[in-house]
Amino acid sequence: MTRPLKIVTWNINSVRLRAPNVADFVAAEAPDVICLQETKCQDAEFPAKAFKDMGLPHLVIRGQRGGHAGVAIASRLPIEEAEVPDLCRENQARVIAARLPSGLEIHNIYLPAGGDIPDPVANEKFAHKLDFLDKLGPGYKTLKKGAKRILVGDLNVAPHENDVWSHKQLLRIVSHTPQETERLEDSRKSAGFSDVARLAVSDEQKLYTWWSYRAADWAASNRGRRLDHIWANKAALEDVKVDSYRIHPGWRGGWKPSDHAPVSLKIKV
DNA sequence: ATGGTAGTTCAACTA
Repeated sequence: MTRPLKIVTWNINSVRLRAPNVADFVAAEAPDVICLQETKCQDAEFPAKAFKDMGLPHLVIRGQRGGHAGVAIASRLPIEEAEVPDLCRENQARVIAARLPSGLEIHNIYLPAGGDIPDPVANEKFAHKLDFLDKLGPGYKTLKKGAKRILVGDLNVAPHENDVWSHKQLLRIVSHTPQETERLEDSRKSAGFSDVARLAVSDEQKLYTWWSYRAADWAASNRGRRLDHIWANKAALEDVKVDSYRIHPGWRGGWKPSDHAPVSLKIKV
């Protein structure tokens, strides 16, 4: 009986600036695979040596010019890049996937934030977000059936009432509008994924993975949202240790923190 | 109703 694989998703908001935060987290939590979003780093500038020194030398990365977006997967075990559906009409660096030696696929997504105005006519970024959400379910339905598949990332949508600090006050705020939450849940279900957080934790319990930088005291005000997700398809779910699901809010604090906390899950391999 | 912070790249954009 080998020990289960520990998988992490974390919007790191610049991997070059926060490589030390990642190294501290890896030393404390010993993940086997870490999926990062908002690396804000072109591939040639990715701090590969820092990840090698952390014991996560195997990389699948996709960055872009301009200091925005970017996704990366770093692994203790060898990984190969896996096929992903075409979800981003702007062709930004938002989707990447890796296949582990066991055949388990890990898909890592940074979904567009969508700007401030929740109107696809007035706000092109919101239109792009809705288009991405519409493509998500059909895209994953086209991938090869039978593979064990985990999908993680910053999906920039808080789907449940208790995924935000105030359902009522956030209904017209981008990330919690019905336009987004209905699309996210429709896409998730149609592609056969389960939302592992809500298998692990009752719907009645508040769950947050992100707290704004703009609060005077993020922990005291605790106006969070659950934007970061771990999904498992039916084939993978039998290997998922649901009770191992954790949000690590301590990493929202400390030295130059990301505005997102890391989220982890153990999976038998 | 507004403005509050952070990162990248270098005045403005994204979040």
